[in-house]
Amino acid sequence: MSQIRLSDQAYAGIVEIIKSEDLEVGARLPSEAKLAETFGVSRAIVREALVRLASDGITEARRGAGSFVKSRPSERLAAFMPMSELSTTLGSYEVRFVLEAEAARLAATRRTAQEMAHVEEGMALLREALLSSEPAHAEDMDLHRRIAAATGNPAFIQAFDALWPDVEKIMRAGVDISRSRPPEVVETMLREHEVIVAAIRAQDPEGAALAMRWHLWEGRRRLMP
Amino acid sequence: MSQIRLSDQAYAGIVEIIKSEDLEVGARLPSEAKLAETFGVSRAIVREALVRLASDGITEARRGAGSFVKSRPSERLAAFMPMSELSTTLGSYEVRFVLEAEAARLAATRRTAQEMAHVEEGMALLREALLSSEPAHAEDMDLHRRIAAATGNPAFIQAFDALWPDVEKIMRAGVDISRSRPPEVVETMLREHEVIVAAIRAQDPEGAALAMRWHLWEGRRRLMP
DNA sequence: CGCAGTAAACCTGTCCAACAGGTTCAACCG
DNA sequence: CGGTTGAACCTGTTGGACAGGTTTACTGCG
Repeated sequence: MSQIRLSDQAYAGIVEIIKSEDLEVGARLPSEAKLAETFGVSRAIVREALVRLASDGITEARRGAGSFVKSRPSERLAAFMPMSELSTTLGSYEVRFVLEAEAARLAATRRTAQEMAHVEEGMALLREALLSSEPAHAEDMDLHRRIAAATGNPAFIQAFDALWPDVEKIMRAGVDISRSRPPEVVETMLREHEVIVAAIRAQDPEGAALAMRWHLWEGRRRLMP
Repeated sequence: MSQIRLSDQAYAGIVEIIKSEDLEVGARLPSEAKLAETFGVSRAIVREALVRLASDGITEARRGAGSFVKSRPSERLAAFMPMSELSTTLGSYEVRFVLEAEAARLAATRRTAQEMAHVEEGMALLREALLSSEPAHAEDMDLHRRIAAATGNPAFIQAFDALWPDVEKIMRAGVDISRSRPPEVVETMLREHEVIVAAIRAQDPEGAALAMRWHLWEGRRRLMP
């Protein structure tokens, strides 16, 4: 389903370099040619990754000089950072907190049988993806989107879709896709989603809203240890 | 300062094509080669733009098939809307209820002086427009948007912008422009907004959230008695 | 005439070699 | 010692090339 492009790996690889080599803000990255050689890909691929990194506000390229760290992925996640400097990506969690919690509540209140089946299907897909140790971002989003759809209110899907690209960015930046997740993390993520789905199935509005809030809170905590 | 790269122009150009040619979600974009020829740049530049477009959730590339519109930038769903028009538009109020109430709360909590001035300015513009007996939808939206901006969290503005086209539609549909509003309605709308702004000024989070909820509740009641 | 199968045309993903023009830094000259 | 210059290095961009997936249209068979 989600085909992995080399530039995705390069993106993750560069983020990994910034983190592992502990490059400070303003530090210079290896040149495009060196990165290409390191990852065993062409310079064009590295460039596509760098363009996205720059568009995500993580790096900055200066012609003739090189690419530089603009803000470290982990630091943008810091809770104490003033909101004015907070990236759109992290801020999106703040919106999801109220938006998706309300969606879960409404979904539990007035879901139809068909919508419930749709949610269950999304849960099954996520379970499968998580257990296969693949990066399950797409399936994760899909389940959340199905829950938003179960409110029967298209406006929720619209607001959700407007937010998701940013959520995805932070996921890509924060998660090392090269390393497989430990089993207990997979199980935790599964259980969190299952509790939400169960509450919607049982038509328990407060339970669904609480479970969703808890899941988002834990998710954000996972991204900034 | 910020040097303009060709890929930035290509990015803007592709967005322009989606808007001007009115490409629906799922529609296919011209091929990379054609886009390159159109913009007078190389295919690599177009690719860098497309990679960013995809990362922003606007397009989606399928190998061998082409690139497709995934969601239309900003004015999603603005022009053409499915049948369930009324329910969609009214449904947006449900989202605004949680979204804007939270925005008002956060704005009251952590607004800067500059953001507050921005909000006051929006209030002044709305007051002027309302007293001149013109339909003040644009000014109304503008004030709400400034409040969302005062959270310091760009994600709120994004979610807000995704919703607004629907809200505007129902406003236009529900209000009879030919008849001028009675003075007491104008005064009520002014007072509701002023209470919200005052609470944000006083840095009273709960008051701001409550006032916003009340305003939205009344607004919906005004539209469908 | 209808349909299945296949081949051609087209498309994205990736690589390579090359050049233009900006930046850095150290050696050299006054 | 200070300033200038030049070489080395870097990003920005190009054109061509090939692999492999998708779409389309045509061909030949039933």
